[in-house]
Amino acid sequence: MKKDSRLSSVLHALLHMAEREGPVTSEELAVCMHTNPVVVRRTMGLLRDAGLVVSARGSGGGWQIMADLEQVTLRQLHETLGEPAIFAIGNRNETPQCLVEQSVNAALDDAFAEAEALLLERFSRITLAELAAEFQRRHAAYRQGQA
Amino acid sequence: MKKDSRLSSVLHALLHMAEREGPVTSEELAVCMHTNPVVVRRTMGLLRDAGLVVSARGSGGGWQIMADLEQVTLRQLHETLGEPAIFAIGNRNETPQCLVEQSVNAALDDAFAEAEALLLERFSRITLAELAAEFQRRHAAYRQGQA
DNA sequence: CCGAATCGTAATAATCGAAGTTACATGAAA
DNA sequence: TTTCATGTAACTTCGATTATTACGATTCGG
Repeated sequence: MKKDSRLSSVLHALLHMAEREGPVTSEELAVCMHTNPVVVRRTMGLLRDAGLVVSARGSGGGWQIMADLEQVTLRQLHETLGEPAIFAIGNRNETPQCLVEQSVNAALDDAFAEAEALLLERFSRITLAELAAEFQRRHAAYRQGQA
Repeated sequence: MKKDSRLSSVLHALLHMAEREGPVTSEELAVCMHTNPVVVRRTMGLLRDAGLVVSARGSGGGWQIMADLEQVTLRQLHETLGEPAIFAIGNRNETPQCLVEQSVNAALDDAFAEAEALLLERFSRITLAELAAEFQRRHAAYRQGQA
């Protein structure tokens, strides 16, 4: 199964946008993410529908963050992307007649539900502002190393 | 991403085998799992290589459990299947030059690592014997409901 | 020994969702 | 009105699991 990397993508894009004044075009974001402007629009469009960013057409247009970086969490972004499946492992049949399979499903579902709850809890505690701050630390450390 | 359901499958198969005396053929397992005998052989072959089951060819042949149900954990089975990827969500690029992307990856990797650790910990605490017991409870409750 | 039963395995196709691409319409600004 | 940029539909490509076909290798029974 090919992994869904949209969460990673939008975080990358949002942080770049946060580092810049004024709108950033899909083309610019696409270059920095090594992808295609249409893919950027498709994914960013979901964030726009959720009010997290705005887009402007025409010359001088592009994407800008509307939300407060302190308020936007990874969990919120995950939800905005439509809550894609988190796990690449699952039950063979979600509604089996077989009692054996029902027992197996119940045990696996429990374990996965717990892991998912932990992950979403962590996601809800990480904000864009924190990621931006982490980037600033790395950036400072990098310049230190360069000097 | 299509989910890997082999863990679910082998659990289902192993519990059916545990309920029976003597070998069970790939054909029988395939029927009960709504799949193909070749798929059964392919997956069970991994368990055989790990010594958890044995296979016998020819008339009267089939699959039999060799391991102690009390000792075999879900984690062990997951490992036997080659430790397939647990998550359907991942980083766009695992080794980015971009410091922004590195920061994003670090945060996501941390969260996923923690969730994975929890899941594997739970897997290591669930044995085949416990699943078999859970099935017996469901079976008894079902017969109760029928009577 | 022969033949049916059964596993072993390679090769190939079907499937499913994310990602990439092409094409063109829409709207804003110079 | 030309240019820039998004909006979006349609289609292709890609990656991974699962399904299917085909055939070879063993084992048991008569």
